Amino acid sequence: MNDPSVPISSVKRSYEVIDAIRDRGQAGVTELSEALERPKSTIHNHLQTLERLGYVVKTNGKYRLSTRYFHIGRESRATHEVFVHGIETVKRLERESNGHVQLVVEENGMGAILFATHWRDDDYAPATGRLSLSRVHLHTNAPGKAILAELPPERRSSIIDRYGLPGRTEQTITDEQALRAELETVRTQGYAVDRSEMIDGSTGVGAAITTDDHVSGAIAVYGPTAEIAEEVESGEIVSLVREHADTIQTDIVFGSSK
Amino acid sequence: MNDPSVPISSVKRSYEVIDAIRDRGQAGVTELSEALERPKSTIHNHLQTLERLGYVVKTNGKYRLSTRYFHIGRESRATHEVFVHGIETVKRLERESNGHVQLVVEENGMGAILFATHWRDDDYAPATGRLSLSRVHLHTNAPGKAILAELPPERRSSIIDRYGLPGRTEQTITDEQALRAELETVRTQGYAVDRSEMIDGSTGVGAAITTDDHVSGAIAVYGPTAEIAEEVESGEIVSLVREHADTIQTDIVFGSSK
DNA sequence: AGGTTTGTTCGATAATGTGGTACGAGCCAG
DNA sequence: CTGGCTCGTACCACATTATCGAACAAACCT
Repeated sequence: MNDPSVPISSVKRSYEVIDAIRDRGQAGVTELSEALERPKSTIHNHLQTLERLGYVVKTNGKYRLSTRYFHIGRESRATHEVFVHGIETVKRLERESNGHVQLVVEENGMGAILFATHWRDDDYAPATGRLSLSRVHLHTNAPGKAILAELPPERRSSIIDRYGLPGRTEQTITDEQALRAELETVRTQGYAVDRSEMIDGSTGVGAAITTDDHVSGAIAVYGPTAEIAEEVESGEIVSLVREHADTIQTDIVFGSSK
Repeated sequence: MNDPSVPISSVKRSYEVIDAIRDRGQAGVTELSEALERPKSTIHNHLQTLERLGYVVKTNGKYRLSTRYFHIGRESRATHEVFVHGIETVKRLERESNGHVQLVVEENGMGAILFATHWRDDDYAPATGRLSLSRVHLHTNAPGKAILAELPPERRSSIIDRYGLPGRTEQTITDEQALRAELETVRTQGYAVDRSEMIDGSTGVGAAITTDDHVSGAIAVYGPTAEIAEEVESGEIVSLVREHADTIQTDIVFGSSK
């Protein structure tokens, strides 16, 4: 009944409630109580707390998440220098490459997408697996490998130890030796290529953005293999991505483009 | 030391930590400990909990909010039918009106902005006052008044009782009788006008979006008074706003435009 | 290297979150 | 309109658990 994985269990409880609401879009006390296997009174306590704090809203009997998460998220995204200084360059890269461009940072050993040109304002990841596509394993995709290659060796190892190398497609690199070799290549050539390792039929090129000897993130261009494979192998997209990564790097250091 | 305003105080504590980090962008244990006037060990407990849960990230000694808030926020925003069915119409309205367009919902008696065309991806509300411009009093602006006018009388009264009628500019309606008269006008004519009531020099027109006898939100067009006052008084913008609100209404009911 | 500041660990106490039960309001069907 | 049901909410005793102080360790800057 006690969970030593987290110091303050009631906070964990609270986020479990948040997650359960998230899964359903909106939900009632009894529904959540059954889903989380806790007494109604406990759930009610949490809901009331979250409501008073303004993180949950009750609309005609059902509870739903308030817009506060969105506003906090918008704010906190802007604390990433790579986002603030890179967003315009990323949008430019989309226009010049005709691919899907994304801006990624490393977070607790996983890749977190800060911005993606393929995002629609009204799309909604239908809650299949809590972390769906917002957090991805670094070794499974181009920007992730680019980041991994630039990380200090001990961090790289600890990440591999922590998460292992789960596969996503047949092409995903799941062997540690193979990955280390690949990362060495990535590091020397300054970019990473993903050939259906993340998603079947999707090819992408990623490049890390490093400042002061520390990785602030990575950008990538993805597209259907059939459409962009040639441009990738010819080096056309590679140099485009690398150039834009360099632009962001200097914009961070010298503080321009803002 | 005990705070009866919220059932579960440790959850409140936790969000205080979140808020404090938010204020600073990133912060250390000691810094937060002093700001919140709690022992370092307590803060550390909370930070560790939040980190394990993935809501906070430690980067070179400093803690910052993770991207999870952003991803949760993006998801939860899409649970609002008025957002999903209205976003395209809102963007169209911007192009047709050349003003700043916003999409607002009511949340706990306050107005919460779901989308605004004047938002930049890289802007960052510099944390002046926790709720800065993401949550506004309904009586101080056009979309707010439009919502207030359509709310059931008892809800309207309870909101006024709860928050009062604080002024923002010289023009803000702070007298309850005056407000009730104004809202009656708004309700009958189907739109609300804000003449420097929210921001000096800014004029705006708002219209509520109602479905099934319940207000799902409101849209508004704002602009510098000098530029758009004429179009507002001539009714040009008014009908534009009202028409687009109607479009969203029918799109919600019949499920199109998605 | 010394001193200062920081992040982290540990343990006892008292506060507090938990969950059973009970109340009341809302809903649907008859 | 009334019965029966389900849902949301309030209460309270107990035991869990968050808190806090102090002491440790690690990093930083003279």
